[in-house]
Amino acid sequence: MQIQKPKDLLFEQVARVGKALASPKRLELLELLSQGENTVEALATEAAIDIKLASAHLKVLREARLVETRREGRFIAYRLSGEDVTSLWLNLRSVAEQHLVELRVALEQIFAAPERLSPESRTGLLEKARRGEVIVIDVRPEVEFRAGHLPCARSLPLAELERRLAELPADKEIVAYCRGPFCLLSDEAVRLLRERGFKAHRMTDGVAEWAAEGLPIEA
Amino acid sequence: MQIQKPKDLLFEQVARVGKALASPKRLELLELLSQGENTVEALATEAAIDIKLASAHLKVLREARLVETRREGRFIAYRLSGEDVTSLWLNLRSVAEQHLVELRVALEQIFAAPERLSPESRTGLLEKARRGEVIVIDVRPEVEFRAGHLPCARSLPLAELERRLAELPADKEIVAYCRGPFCLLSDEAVRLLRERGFKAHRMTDGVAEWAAEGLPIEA
DNA sequence: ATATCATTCCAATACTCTTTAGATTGTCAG
DNA sequence: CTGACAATCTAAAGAGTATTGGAATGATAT
Repeated sequence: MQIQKPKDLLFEQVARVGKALASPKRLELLELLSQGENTVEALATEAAIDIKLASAHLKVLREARLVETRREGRFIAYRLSGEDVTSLWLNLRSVAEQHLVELRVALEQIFAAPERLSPESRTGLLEKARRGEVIVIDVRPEVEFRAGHLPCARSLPLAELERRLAELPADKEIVAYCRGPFCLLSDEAVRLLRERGFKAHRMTDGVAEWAAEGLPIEA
Repeated sequence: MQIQKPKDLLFEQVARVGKALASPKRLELLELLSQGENTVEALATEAAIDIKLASAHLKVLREARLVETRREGRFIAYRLSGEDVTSLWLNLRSVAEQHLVELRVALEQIFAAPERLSPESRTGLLEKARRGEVIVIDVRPEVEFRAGHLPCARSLPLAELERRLAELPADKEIVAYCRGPFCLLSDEAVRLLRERGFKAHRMTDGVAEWAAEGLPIEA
């Protein structure tokens, strides 16, 4: 290999993106952003970190061109800079799940039954929901619901769930979903619902996973 | 978000994989490994780094479970630990190419014409090669050719090209390929062939890119 | 203008990763 | 068993990253 410098340059550039994926906090921000555009403050609150720190991490993501910004009045909204970034995140996560035994163990500890859907049961669920046989609830904050949600799903954020229980039928099966397998909102929701005597289940898929299977999303 | 610790744990685990992708040297090793199994010494030589350093980087990759090892006599052979790792690498690289202007500029500086093939021209090339209208040569080291190569391609490593020029027809079109868009072997080969009066072109796709399009590979 | 609020910039600390050198392990050949 | 060789381990210096607090920017409302 005669020419040396340009080759190193190429890998260095790709490593810029790799470096952006090297911090747990940034990955959490990426997952939140895969739910839709959001402001720094909201992201920092959701990820439970300081705003300054969130800003610093977002800067790294922006310098790797994984996210873009837009000024919205006094706020600055961050969003993923393309579909391919979402699929990179899903791809990275799935490799980690496949290959890191520790991660699989951790996931199983958290979710007794890893109710991940097969392609058939996904469309099956869609059918049942359409016929009203099951109720699909989206327990994420309403902003994220509005940015895109599963067909036939109704928004019922975890924070409001307790005082809006009356909206749910006690006899039908309820399926709760949130941001995806790494998000614990739907897990909390199912626990609460079962305590109150509802027939509730978790679906680990989120909007991004759903869309990645080529299934429709409503906005 | 009530439960805090388990969630952090999940992202931390994924970040282990992200961290493995954060160094240019490791990415270069990943690209080399996507051409097939190889020993530490060979990898170190190809990447032009010290064996100790290569070993250290490979250790990081192994701890992230991106690569696996196998003892082969006195040697230890490393390989990617799955198809999904190859596709993660391609995915990461493609996001970098799409979003980093610097990378696109660097690529264009290196290759006057970025002769990347459309799906049609890929199968078209295959047809032409089958009919003998073009000669497809694989200029990687022969080990990598043996691990898997394009149909109708013949092995003609760059190192041997100069003294085996007689094997090539002067009148037909010659298409050279190597490890992929980041590899400069085929670029060198085309330069050499043109100097000697051959009608040579580079194809930037490598075996991994070819396979990712669902096209056949011979082993 | 002035005050306010969201966000970013700057600087300093603690921490982690990269790289090199030297010692060590494990395998094969004689 | 001994020597040769591939690869790894350990330790230490240098380089880079994460996190925090205080100052600065830029848009908006009074």
